[in-house]
Amino acid sequence: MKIYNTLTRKKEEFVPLEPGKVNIYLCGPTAYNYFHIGNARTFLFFDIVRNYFKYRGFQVTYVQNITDVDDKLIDQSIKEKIPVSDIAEKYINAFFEDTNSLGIPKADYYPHATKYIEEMVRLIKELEEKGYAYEVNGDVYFSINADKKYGILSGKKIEDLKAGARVEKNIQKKHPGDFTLWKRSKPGEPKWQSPWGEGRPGWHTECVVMSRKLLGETFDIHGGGIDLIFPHHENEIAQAQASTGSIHARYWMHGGYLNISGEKMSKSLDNFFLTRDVLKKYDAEAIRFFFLSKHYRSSIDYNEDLIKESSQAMKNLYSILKELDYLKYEDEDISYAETHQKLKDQFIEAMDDDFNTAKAISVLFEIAKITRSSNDMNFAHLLVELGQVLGFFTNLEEKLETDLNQISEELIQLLINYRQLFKKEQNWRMADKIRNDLKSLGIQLKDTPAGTEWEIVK
RNA sequence: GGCGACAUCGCCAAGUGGUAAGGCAAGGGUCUGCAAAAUCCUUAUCCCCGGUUCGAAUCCGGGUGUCGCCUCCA
Repeated sequence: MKIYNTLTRKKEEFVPLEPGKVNIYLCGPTAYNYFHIGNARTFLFFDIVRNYFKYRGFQVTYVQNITDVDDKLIDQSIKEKIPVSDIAEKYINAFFEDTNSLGIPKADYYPHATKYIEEMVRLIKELEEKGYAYEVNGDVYFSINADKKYGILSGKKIEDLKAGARVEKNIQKKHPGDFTLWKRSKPGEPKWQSPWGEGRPGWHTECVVMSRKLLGETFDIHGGGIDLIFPHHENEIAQAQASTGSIHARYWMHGGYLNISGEKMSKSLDNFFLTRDVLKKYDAEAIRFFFLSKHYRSSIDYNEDLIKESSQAMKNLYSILKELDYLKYEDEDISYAETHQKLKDQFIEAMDDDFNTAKAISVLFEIAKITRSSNDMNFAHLLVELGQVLGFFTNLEEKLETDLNQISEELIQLLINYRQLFKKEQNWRMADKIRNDLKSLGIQLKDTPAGTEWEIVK
């Protein structure tokens, strides 16, 4: 199994720290707003990573953190005029609603930053003692010049950072690239006690502390969006490795952007779409298909026409299962012959190659084509088995049955409407025939002052 | 100013040295009272120029275009 590692900038054979086990840490949401569809892409992709490892027989521990204290939450609390803790609660709940709507199963752990303040203070203190951090007026900074390996992930040189166009001016810092570990709190802001006075932690420390606690000092995979490479993950590695001297995460995976009209989605351009709004218009599975049809490291242009096309593609897959009455056969004994196994291997080969979901999907369609021409339930089963690895077909019963139920209701209503027309024309023979025929199917019509109602009388 | 990514059929997209997957759309045939569905068939030499090689979409150099990072960001 090969994974592209941002740290080395190449695909590497994945070797877990412990055979048969894989520990994954994904950077989750900052709970200050509903998350946008670009976030959804990342969350959805890492769900597939977790899923695929499980499919390949690994025992997976999957952690996704939640940042519930930070400048943005404070800003939002002022905007909405409710306490920071209420902002966090509101958007954490929204996060779970939206990931659930996207069909993403729960992670094993969702550590909250505010639950780990003590550990963070301890780490910052340690860094200060080791000479990696310094305090100025109640703020504590990490000194990037003290860290010989700084820049290891993003490939940046400390000298180049100086020349950067957007380097913030902060006369307190020894180097403009030094980043905040502890921030003194202003009146009214959330605060905790520390050796440097009342304040709150900086952004990157939480991930060090929480991953260490839940996954160990060194763990297998750390994931996030490409925009987190610098500064977040760079700074995270810096303090983790300065503290322990050992490797923090062994494989760093970063998902590409979701763009709008070729440009990055961002709040300043006001060109972002909230996941919950997109979900109102399009099926979660269509959105999933749309994302997975391109490799995770490439950027994707948000395009609703393409989501509609994806929806059509999914419908075509479902139509095969419907025609074969898949649910009736689900419990049948399934045996894969050589041709089945060969396609399964193709799928695995694609996924083994740095999660090539686009290619994996093409295997799905190949299986679909053969399923249709052969009516072989083993192929149908294979289609479902592999599709489920990508998070498709997870609600088969609902998907295949509700549609039918809904259509049945519509059909009954249609007949009622025709009977109404016949009644108007005083064509009692046809009107009664419809009523009697429906009754023989177990559907009793009842003409009430409010219109015709029906019930199942079987 | 420094660093980096990408450019493949109408649209989306896989392919990283051996002769262009797949999806959506489109056109044609079969089927059909008509239609739908199904099914079969059809559609690219890979941004441009030069080089390496028996052989390049794939490697190298140059050009053009698009985008990203350089401390808010999944």
